[in-house]
Formats: sequence, C-alpha cells, structure tokens
Amino acid sequence: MVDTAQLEGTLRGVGLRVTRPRVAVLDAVHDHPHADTDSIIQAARRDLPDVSHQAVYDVLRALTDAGLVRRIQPAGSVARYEARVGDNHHHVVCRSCGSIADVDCAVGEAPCLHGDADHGFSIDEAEIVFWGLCPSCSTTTNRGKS
Amino acid sequence: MVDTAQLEGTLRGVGLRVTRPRVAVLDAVHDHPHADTDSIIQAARRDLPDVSHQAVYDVLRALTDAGLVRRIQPAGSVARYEARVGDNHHHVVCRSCGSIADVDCAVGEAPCLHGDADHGFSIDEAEIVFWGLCPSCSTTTNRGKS
DNA sequence: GTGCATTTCTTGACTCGTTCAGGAAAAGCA
DNA sequence: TGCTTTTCCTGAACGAGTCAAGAAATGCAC
Repeated sequence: MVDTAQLEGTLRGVGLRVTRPRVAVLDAVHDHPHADTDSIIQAARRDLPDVSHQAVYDVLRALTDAGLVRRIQPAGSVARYEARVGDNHHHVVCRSCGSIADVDCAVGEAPCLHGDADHGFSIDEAEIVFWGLCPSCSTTTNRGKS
Repeated sequence: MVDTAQLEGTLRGVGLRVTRPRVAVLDAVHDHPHADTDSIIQAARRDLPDVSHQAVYDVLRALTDAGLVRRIQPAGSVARYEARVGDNHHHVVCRSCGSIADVDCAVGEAPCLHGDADHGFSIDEAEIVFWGLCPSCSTTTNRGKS
C-alpha cells in the first residue's frame, strides 16, 4: 500500500501536475504489477468511479514518458504496466495463461551489450523475455500432452 | 532467391500440404525478413494476385506452428515474420523508425537460463530485444535534440 | 487417371485495444 | 481571485487480427 501524499510527491518530482486520475492510476499500477490497461481502469475506478478510459490511457502515457512506470508488451499480449523501474529486471511469461513474473537480471546491468555486430545501431537497452510455463499451467498441460 | 521446388520440399518436409498461397507466402517471408503481415500480403500477391488476406494470416500461422517461420513482435509493433529459424539469434529495433536487424547471440544458446529465481516457471526460450537507434535515425535525431 | 475425405482458401463481417478530436474542467502561478 | 495552460471527458474512429460458413483444392486410395 502506498501513501497518497507520497504518490503526489512522486508526480511533482518529475514535473507532472497532481490530479486525481493520476494519483489513482499510479496507485493502481503500484498495487497491480503487470496489469493490463483494462485492469488498471477498473482499479482506478475504485478510487475514482468516473474516470474515463481515455484519461487512464493519457495518464499511463504521461507516467511512462516521465519514467514513473514501465510499459511492457510481450508478443501476443496487450500493453501491461509496472511501477518497478530503473533496476533492469526482466520477465518470465507463461505461454499458456500469459501470467508474468519478475526476474532479476543475474548478468548485471545489460547483457550482451558489446556493440559487436550491432549493424551500427546505438543500443541503449537490452530487454529479455523468458518464455515458458508457469507452475500451474506446467502441471496442467504436461499430462495429456499427446 | 529461393527455388519454388525447394520451398515445396520444405513444406512437405514438415507435413504441410503444398498450395500456391503457402508457397507464395513462404517465398515472401524468405525475401523480406522482418516484414509485417501487410507487406507479406503485398509480396505474395505479386506471385498470386488474388490471395485473400485471411489466407495469408492462416498460412503464416501454419508456417509458424510448423516451425518454418518465426513470428516476432517488439512492443508497439505489429507482428513480423522471418524465415531464419532455429539459430537463436536476436534483434535490434530502432526506437525511431522501427527497423529491425538481426544480432547473433554471443552468449551461446540461451543467456541467463539458469533456473534461478524463476518463480517455478519451466523456461524454454530467452528472447532478447535490443532497443536503440539505427544508423540513419541516429544521425538525424542526435542533432537538434533539445 | 478418378473419386472422395479432408484440409485449405475466399468472402465478408466483426471484435477490441488503442488513438483521434473538440470542448469542458481543473491545476497552478501571478 | 483571475488567467493561462494542461488535463480530462464524451464520443467517434481506426486497424490489426479473428470468426464463420461455404467453395475450392489437395493428396491419397483405388
């Protein structure tokens, strides 16, 4: 649970105006890591029943641009957001149910970042997605696999 | 340029029926690495002017399931396909123009795959996307960056 | 080669996450 | 408190991808 005053301070800290939709959305992202936009809309509406979906989309973009939240979108998924930023962690995604978990990067800050055979690109981030099956899907689908 | 007979053999090799749409699409993916679905439709229609977009979607799914092509989808992009499969290579994506290039993985087969803190997931693939700026966007956007 | 069961393709409609647009409301500074 | 700018709301629109049902083609058996 995050304090509202703290969230407001965070918003001001990056030069964003403090509005009720922004506080509600930022709080929702803190409380529901890896949630998709619709879940965030629902969560924000528990604080602020009349926020429009458009406001949530706008706020998520503003928060993302400001670096307060991170947008992730594994292949085949809708956009998801998390409040854990700036620590270069990665994700495991379940191929079956789509659930996501965090993985701390054991390779340090940025794996494979050795500007070798990079085709002249100037690289600033290495994003890693691990694909597999989550514990529950693993037990469910392994049996009966023809 | 790939031989048609060769493509047919490839299709039969994985147990897929040989049809004109399949040959045309497979050829298109070979000729246009990292192309999106619409580009593939256009390319396939140079061989087969009346293929429906639905057929291309179906064929791409069949080819992907059969392992003949690989589907990639960097965040914010539509689905893209490539015929280079089974060699665990990765991609650099330009944040500005979205262009994609291949990167051979220098870490070996599967980086960071050490079942540690994996939350019980059984991981089968580690996908890496490098984000940055391609050579042309790099020179264009670096100047005049306020 | 023919016939037939099965797969695949075509047509056309539709879903749904996301974005666009214009006016109303709120934030924050003087 | 008043004013300018940003943000939010309402409502419509976009577009990649999917669904559905019937027509056509594939490839095997004969």
